[in-house]
Amino acid sequence: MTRKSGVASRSTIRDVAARAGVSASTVSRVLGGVYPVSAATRGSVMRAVRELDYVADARAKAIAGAGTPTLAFVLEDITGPSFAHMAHGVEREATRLGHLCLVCSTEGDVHNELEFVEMMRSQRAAAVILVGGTADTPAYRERTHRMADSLASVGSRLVLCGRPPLDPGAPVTVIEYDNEGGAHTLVAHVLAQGHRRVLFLGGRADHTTALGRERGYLAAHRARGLTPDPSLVLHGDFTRDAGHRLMHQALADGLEFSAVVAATDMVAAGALTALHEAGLKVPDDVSLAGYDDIPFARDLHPALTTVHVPYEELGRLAVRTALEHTPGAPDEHLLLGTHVVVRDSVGPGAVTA
Amino acid sequence: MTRKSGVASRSTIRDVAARAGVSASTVSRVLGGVYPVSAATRGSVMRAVRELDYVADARAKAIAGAGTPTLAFVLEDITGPSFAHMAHGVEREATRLGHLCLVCSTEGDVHNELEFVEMMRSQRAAAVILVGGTADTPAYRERTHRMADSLASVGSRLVLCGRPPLDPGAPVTVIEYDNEGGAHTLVAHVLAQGHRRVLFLGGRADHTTALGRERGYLAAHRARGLTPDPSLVLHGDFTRDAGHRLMHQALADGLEFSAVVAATDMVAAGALTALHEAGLKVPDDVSLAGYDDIPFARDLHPALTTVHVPYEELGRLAVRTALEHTPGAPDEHLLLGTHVVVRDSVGPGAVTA
DNA sequence: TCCGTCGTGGGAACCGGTTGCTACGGCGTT
DNA sequence: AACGCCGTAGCAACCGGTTCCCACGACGGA
Repeated sequence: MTRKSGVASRSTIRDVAARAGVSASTVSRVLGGVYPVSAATRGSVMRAVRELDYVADARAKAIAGAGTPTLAFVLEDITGPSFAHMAHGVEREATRLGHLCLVCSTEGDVHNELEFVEMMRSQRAAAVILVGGTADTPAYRERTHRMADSLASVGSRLVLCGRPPLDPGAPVTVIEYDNEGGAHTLVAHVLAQGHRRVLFLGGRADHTTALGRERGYLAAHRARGLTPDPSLVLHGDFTRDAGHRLMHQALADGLEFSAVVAATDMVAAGALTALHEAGLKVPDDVSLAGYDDIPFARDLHPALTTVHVPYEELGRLAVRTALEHTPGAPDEHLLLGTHVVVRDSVGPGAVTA
Repeated sequence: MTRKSGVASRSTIRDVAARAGVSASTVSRVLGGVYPVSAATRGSVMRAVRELDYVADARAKAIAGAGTPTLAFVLEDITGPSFAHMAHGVEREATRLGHLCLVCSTEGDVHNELEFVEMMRSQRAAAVILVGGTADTPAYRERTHRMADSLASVGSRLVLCGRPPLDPGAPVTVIEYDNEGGAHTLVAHVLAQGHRRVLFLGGRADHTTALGRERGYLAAHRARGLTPDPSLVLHGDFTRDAGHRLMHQALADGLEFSAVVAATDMVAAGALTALHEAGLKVPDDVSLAGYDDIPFARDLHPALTTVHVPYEELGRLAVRTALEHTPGAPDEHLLLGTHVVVRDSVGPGAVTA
């Protein structure tokens, strides 16, 4: 079996041209495909290409106007199952549409985010997709508006995906999913089972995703004429460890409740084992619900009642919408629905509370 | 609050130069940072840069020799928890080392893989990391060897991560983790509990990761002087659905066994619910173990005994090793160890079988 | 006072492609 | 037989940067 020489030659289009005995433009045209070239010429060019194992430098093509467009995806941590599903949707749709896909995880650091976005601006990425909730402060809006503007100024487009929208006027595409509505429906379901003291295991207190779900929790109570005990909402973050720790603490503190709604399936998972460790049965002793419907939810024991979020679709939609956007057209703002998936982890609660 | 004009201007270095009243080379030098430039000149250039909101085109820089290097990460599906952790490690280390990180999921299609690698070659990616087991056929070796050569010819480097190594001579960096050893230790642990008929819920029959674990399963038996019943190894794939379906089927078929070892925690999760659905208690009626130690493993009930694989470290190591490789230096081949994590899902089995 | 040197900035070539415009040769018409 | 057209290939400009090499002015030392 013969191989090409192992030399890192990095041959250029002119090398190919020389070898084929034609000019560089001809090689470019043969490779480009559309321009009329005689069969003989095409043949010798293709042979030279093969012999040299030549590929055109994509950066050079890009700068000259041809070249593969790119799109960037920025999230806090790709390790979370819901983020991973969004990432998958983004990546699939991007390659379907012939785009390359750059990724960056910020670890929640604003500085990283800024830096990466600037880099994407210099890469002339077709779109930059920012994913996941965050604190919705004036500083956030100001900073993000500025990012949107500066991306727009190089022909790129900012997409906010499950992240707080900006003031109107910012050149931005927003794709959200209904945190409040989903949580409302879910908690209504729990309340309908007769539970009256339901613990809410939330995310960080200022995180919009967590906050939306918390609002739904509150709204569901009010809709039933109930006023929830403020001491029943606990804040942490979105990991299973936080869920475990919070649940453990709540139990140790002697908090009274007959059901717990977690801001996330991950949190619910941690909470569930804390419950088990305390010798409590779910749903007999206490009911439990999550949010996200990650694949694992149905393998918890009992299978977790949760609300389904179409994460992969969200990712697909984000890239499609962004890429279809024509400059000057109105800014899109989509809101995707969710639905609750009833499984086995919430049971009836004593209506007398 | 005033904003820059919304016009997509895409200003060039010459625009900046004109505005600052200097030449393009000077702009390049002040932005470059090292070349001596007078404070006054630097000032006016910086002001022009700010006013125009200029960023140098990264592609142009790249072609001129400066520019941010890039590295690519190719996997089958980023949705799997272990892959996601590797991706995280890769991404972290890449950005730590100042590299951009491109991602592509192949959906298991060889054609996608080939196409993407060719694209990375044209991008002049510093390294291309191929992740995850696959069928180790002559075609695979031939094809992958060719990829390695053609990447090397443009100064890039192929990394095989948890993927079968090639014949010596291929310019490739290999990072593996010990599937056989981990499975051996795990199964030995199960056998030591007295189990004699242990079901192996494997991945695809030709998949190297699955195969390695299966070999460990076999070896552990032989090391104890046992010859496992071939009908006890079942093949599927690495999803929780496969685990669920296989387990369900095994039960329906009346297969006899007192323990099951799954090729993956995901598979174990599916198997666990199938066991529960059949009214079987784990570990009282049947023991269960997994592989990978994904975060969720400890939230299954009972908490899953499994083998820990340092996925994130694997990813980090892949990029570090690849990037440190100097052309001509010998090819690296690393093998990472694993260790079993004993939790609650395997209990004693009747020694009389 | 004159000269050498250092500090700065500009011109132009180059990185590796694409593409508009032009030139050339062969063919079919009239 | 002459004219013109069409198909094909090359030249050169351009994309947006970087950097080598050189020139110019000011300053200090002899």
